[in-house]
Amino acid sequence: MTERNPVAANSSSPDSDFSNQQWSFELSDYLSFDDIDWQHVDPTTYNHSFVYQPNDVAGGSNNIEGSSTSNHTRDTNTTMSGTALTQGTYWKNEVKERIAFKTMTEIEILDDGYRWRKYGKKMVKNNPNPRNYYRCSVEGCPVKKRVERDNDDSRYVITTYEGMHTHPTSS
DNA sequence: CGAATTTGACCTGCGC
DNA sequence: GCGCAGGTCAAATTCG
Repeated sequence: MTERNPVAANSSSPDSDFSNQQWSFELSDYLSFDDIDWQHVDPTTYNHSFVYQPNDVAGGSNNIEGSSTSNHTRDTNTTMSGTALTQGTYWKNEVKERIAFKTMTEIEILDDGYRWRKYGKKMVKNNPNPRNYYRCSVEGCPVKKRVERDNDDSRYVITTYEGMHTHPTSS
């Protein structure tokens, strides 16, 4: 018998609390960073360039565009190369970070220093390309990664990080 | 042999 | 209430 009981639908695992969140992110909301060098990017050093609050968006027009457009000017003067990225913070019951960006690359498996384990693949209706779901191989790390190709530009890869690593790079 | 990947099925949430 | 879409899990398979 498996440890997990399918009958425990009402009990569910504590992870369900996190799945309670819902995002209205659209491809248009994603920022395009085709200049980012993933080999130099560290997810743990992301700057707060962009904060996304669904509650605020539902209240009126989304001011994301205004914020993102203004911050679109990357600081090449930064100490680190390509460290200024987008960060989305969502708090409903708990605080959770979500980062999404578009990268122009032919490969979807970008080496960011962490080890990812693919746990699912899904074909989204909006995209002719499948969406891959990755999870940090390190136990205790709630970080999840979603990789899909842009439906508008198949040459672009949209990567969405969810959560923050509670451990240093495995590399 | 062990770890990672693959694919299909199942479950949940939302919209109509 | 039903259907659709998205997300996750689990068993089997493959690769190192």
